[in-house]
Amino acid sequence: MSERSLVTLEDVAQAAGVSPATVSRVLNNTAAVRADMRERVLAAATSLAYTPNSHAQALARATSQVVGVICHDIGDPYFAGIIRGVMRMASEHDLHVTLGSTFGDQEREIAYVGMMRGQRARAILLIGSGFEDAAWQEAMGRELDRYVATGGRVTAVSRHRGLHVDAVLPQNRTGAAELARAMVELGHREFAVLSGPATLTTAADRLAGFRDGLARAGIELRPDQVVEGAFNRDGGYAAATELIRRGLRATCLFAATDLMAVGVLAALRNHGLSVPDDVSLTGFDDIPLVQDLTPPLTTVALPLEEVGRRAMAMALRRGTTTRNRVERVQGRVVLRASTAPPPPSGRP
Amino acid sequence: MSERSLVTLEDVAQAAGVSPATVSRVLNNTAAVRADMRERVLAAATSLAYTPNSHAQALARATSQVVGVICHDIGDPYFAGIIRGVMRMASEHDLHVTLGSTFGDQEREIAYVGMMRGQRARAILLIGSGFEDAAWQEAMGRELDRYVATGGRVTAVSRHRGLHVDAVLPQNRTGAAELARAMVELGHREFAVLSGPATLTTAADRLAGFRDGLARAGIELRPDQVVEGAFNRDGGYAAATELIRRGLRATCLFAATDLMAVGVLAALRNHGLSVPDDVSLTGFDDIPLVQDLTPPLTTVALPLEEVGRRAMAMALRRGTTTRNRVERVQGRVVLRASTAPPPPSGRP
DNA sequence: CTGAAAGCGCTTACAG
DNA sequence: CTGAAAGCGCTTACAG
Repeated sequence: MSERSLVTLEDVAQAAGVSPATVSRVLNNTAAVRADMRERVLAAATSLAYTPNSHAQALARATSQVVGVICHDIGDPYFAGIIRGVMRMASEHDLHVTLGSTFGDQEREIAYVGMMRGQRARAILLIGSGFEDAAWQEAMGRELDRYVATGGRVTAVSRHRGLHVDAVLPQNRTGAAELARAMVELGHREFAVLSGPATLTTAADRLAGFRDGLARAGIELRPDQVVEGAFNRDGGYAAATELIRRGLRATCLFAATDLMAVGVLAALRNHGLSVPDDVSLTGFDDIPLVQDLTPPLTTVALPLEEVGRRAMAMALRRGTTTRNRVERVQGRVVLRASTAPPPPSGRP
Repeated sequence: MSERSLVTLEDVAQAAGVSPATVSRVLNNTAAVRADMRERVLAAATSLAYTPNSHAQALARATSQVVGVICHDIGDPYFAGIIRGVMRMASEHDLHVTLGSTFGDQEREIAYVGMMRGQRARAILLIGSGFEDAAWQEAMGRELDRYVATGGRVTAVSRHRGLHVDAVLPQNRTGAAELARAMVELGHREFAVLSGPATLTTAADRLAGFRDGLARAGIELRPDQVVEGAFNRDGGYAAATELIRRGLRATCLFAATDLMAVGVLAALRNHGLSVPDDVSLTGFDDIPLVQDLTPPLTTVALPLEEVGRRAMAMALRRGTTTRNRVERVQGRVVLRASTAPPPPSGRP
């Protein structure tokens, strides 16, 4: 069988004895067609197993079914969870999702937008926080503006400073503040934070929120009790190790993401520290499985799938004004066994 | 700014004062072009921020950059891990990955293939086991044959009975057999299996392999000590609960996937059983985080990212013969603290 | 080395 | 209701 044996609209038309225009109308239900022709077209299309060439359709219609989804790392349960929601929504709307995973490379993120512009994606979803980097914001902003100028829609999940796009915003700051308050209510007074890269807005927001919450109780976070690490398990492990090296002067630790918290837990254990007996530990996100850790992790639960669904829904719904739309998604503090009142000694 | 203000090849040609053909040649490096024209074209393309319409290219070239990737559930760390590898490879080769997540719906899997055929995807990756279902195999086989007949390449990860496609095959059967042997060596004689849906080849293979391994030691698996559950955490929980209800006559449990094992662990704990003191527990896959459970999980480690990379590589490399190619990927038994010699009593 | 022209597979005014 | 024709934005023989 030859490689170019694709069945075309033309083939269906010939088989059915009608014009290509008629086939198109029947298949797209775009105009009334006499019943018998309709039948013949449908029969021919079925028997030839005809599938329209979506590229030809995109070209002729000047609009495609493609939606671009860009995330930092598809292997991270946080992104996988959100994209799960995106996929649910996409399949309900018969959209073609093109996936981009940047692996933290800012350049690649911009390149993906260009690629999706080339695909004439009807919408682009930016999943995951932006970078606090002026040059990147400049370049990314230009690239997105070009895309938007040609009718594209962009929805971001998490805050992207410097980019004027619609957004679904997990309330990182208030979530972290509430978590801090809950920990203060448990009796803690000395805290340390295992934070993410300062260049990520999500990391910055969570740290700021945690500070807010403590401040309201008159508690300050000492600079040497904040350690940065990569937004993953090993980043948490490394940051916790560094914190211990500096001298752990806290009864409660806040890891900026659950994934980091898992690494922190391992590091604490390897240093002979028990959670929560020696020190309490909290995370953020509530990814699957952290409820199955020992002890189960106290965290701020974000409805990840819901976030994905809403981002996709927002991108599909054209705005009525030119103002950027924003939907806030609250996190919910979930207290589990990884946190407890501080030990009587006050310090491990 | 009007919506149809996309910059076209034609615009670049006019700006540069050359023909569209020349622009195409310069941009694609597809023929020598006089240096000065070349410069002008490049300058014009840059200043207009021109990005070729990939649909028009796909149409004119009769081949696209699209690769379709279909998995059962993008939210499952097993698939997310494999797809992570796929994305790495894809970005190195400038491919556009279209993602499909079936959520276990067989129909939808077939529909995705059709959609990707419509996109003229140059390859389709089927990630995740096939179904032991004659009707599905029939329909899926037809759909894939149509795709292959038009020059498409299909690579499956895991066994797909009834489909003649290239495949990367995690050695589920031998991996499970080796795991069984390792457990026998630890001293276990009484086993139970929390298996996945019998309709999934992966579940069937792992169960069969575990039986193989036991058989070699002259040990049989009693039918009532095999319980099926969904391939996820809650499936493991439910299956373990059922097993306990039936009477746990085993000192070692094998959950068909790590995700199930997490649920099993929770169920055991809720029934006051300790791992590994009362009963040993093993999984399969070695997804991230199971090494951080308490106790860390003994499992059969599969190099997930590597599997994804190889599947993509195989799809890109045209076969020299018409015979289907197969690459086997060995799992490696990783002993962790969730397994130990059986308790002296022999039974919990 | 360069351009005019045909063609990729659709859709959609435009006539009838 | 139906068809012939133009057009979507590229690429690529074909001439020159």
